Amino acid sequence: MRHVAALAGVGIKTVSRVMNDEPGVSEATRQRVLGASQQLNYQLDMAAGSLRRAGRQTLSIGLLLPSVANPFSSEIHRALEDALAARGIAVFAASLDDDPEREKSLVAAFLGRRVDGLVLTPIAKSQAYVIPEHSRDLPMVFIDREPVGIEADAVVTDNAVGAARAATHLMAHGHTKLAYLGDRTDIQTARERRRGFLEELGRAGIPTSSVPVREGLHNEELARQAALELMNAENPPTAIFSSQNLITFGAMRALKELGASRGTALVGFDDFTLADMMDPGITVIAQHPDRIGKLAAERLLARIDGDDQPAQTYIVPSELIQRGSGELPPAA
Amino acid sequence: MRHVAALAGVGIKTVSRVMNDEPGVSEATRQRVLGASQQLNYQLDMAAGSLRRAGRQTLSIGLLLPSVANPFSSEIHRALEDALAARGIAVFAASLDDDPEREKSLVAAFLGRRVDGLVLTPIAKSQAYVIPEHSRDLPMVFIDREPVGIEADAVVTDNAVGAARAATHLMAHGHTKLAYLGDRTDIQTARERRRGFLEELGRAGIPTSSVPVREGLHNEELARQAALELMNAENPPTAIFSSQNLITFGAMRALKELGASRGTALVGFDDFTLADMMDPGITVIAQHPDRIGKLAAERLLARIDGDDQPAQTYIVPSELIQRGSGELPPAA
DNA sequence: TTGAAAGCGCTAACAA
DNA sequence: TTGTTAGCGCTTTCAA
Repeated sequence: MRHVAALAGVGIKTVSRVMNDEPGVSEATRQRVLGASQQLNYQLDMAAGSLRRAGRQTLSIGLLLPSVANPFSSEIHRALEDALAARGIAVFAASLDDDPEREKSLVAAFLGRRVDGLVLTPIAKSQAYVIPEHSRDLPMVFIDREPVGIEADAVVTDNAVGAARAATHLMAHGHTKLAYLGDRTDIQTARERRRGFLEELGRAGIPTSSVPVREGLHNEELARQAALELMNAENPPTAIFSSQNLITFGAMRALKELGASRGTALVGFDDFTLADMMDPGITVIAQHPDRIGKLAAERLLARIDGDDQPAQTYIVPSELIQRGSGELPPAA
Repeated sequence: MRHVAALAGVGIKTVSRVMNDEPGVSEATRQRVLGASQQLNYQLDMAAGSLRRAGRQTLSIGLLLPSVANPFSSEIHRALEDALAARGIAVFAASLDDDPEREKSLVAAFLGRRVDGLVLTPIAKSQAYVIPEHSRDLPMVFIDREPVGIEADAVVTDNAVGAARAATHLMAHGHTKLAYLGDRTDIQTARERRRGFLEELGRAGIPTSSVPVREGLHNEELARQAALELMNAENPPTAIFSSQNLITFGAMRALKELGASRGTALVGFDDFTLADMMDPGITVIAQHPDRIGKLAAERLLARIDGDDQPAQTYIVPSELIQRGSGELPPAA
């Protein structure tokens, strides 16, 4: 900036004014400064600026996802980016891999970079460790899961309601022997989906204890095996509800191997690419990652702008998409 | 930092030493400083530090992708992140949406944040606009496509070779009537794939002019329609090569609608989830986004560390994965 | 309309 | 082993 000022023959503050589009600079001076800055290929240093600037904003935020490569996460990421780009806010993204330690160290890394806000998927048992920052007014929005040990905004899918919708749907198609395939029970969303599913069956008069529940299915292969065992047992279910994509994939594989794809109903939680191209098409409870991302961005911006209403959890409704697999009747 | 120093009863530089794990501090002092910093919940301000520090590194880089939500892109992103995390480097990610203006403004946004390097998928016709930064030694690695108008490192798939492999494979299965479905021709990779495919057919004695080539298929629906027209024409092809995922999906749909999924061979460029679950499984030329990301990170780190060998293009080989659709014989 | 001086939080250089 | 001073690139404040 000194160089530009020297070249343009003005004071450093005038360059600052021009670069920041502040008023009070004559057009002639402005042009001279602009010319000099182009000639020197000069660009404002945002970090140096925010050091002194009132409010001290860096126009960057931190985003913590299970994995940036996870389709659900990356759609949230994209929607967030779009909503924040309008304000010139850049996004640091990082992957957690279900590692609570990583959650903490990544938060620390972002704090060290003085992000204006944080959007995070909580993994650790408690998020109490960020209370100091939160009290210091660092805007923070949790996504996908509600935080534990801290009162902060969260944007989540209606997990229990969506799972209940799956139960209702399957029962409406005549099923009374349903099974549940779920993820690790230390994951909040997994617990919610199980609860919603089983409670709905209970309300309809199906004794919950009679429902096969297989959990801890953290990958496709585990899910496939669980589904195979389920179907090979005596009195197998006529309908399966799988609580997330990898589990749905595992169940699909198992049914295909058994030649039971058209004989056993299947509803999966979370939508996926090509679900309609399967045979039969896979009925799902679709989440809306785009809406989650957009809403999270809106809440974050509101907080950044000083909104100080009490923390709140925002629920994004899921949606049943019928594609065939969930409408199969019980085998004769 | 002043506050911590005051609370610990030491000089500010001593706090700096402790926070940066510099030697020359007695254990007792260290503990006192650590205690004070914890009590005040103090965290180093990286930006302020790099302002003064020799080398001026911010430990952050900028990543420009077609879209963070694109599976191919997001796998590259993930691999990059993993490779850079070891050095404590955070990643700014942003989506381009095929918009050349956005490419330029995002690069500017990252430069303003003084990133230590840039990894970018070139969209604009020329990347000459970054020559000033590149000459100033800003590390830069292009991915997926080679840049135009600037000599810089690039990491790309062997597009032409992979496409040729698809041609060879289909011909080995008896096909002589092949068709090409491709993306917009202003995309370098699309041109390369077409070239590789057609040249290989030519080498095998199939007159290139006789090969139906449909291009500009920028989404699934366009691809579907093109495939339908192709198959409904007189003397339809017995094998189709589709140059990217959305086009493959469109072709799959068209064949399914026509009941021709098992009657027409199909090879797609780029792998995708559930390809093996289709009926038949979809044979693909798989790219390796994880390797591209890892290699790009390695090159970037090398440049950051001062490597000044001439710019080079690194090629990550693709791989044919047979799943059924590409091994179908020509219909009788 | 313009610019000089102070200072943001930190580290380099040097001194004690 | 510790602290002091200057200054990184910028914005704020205030004066001209």
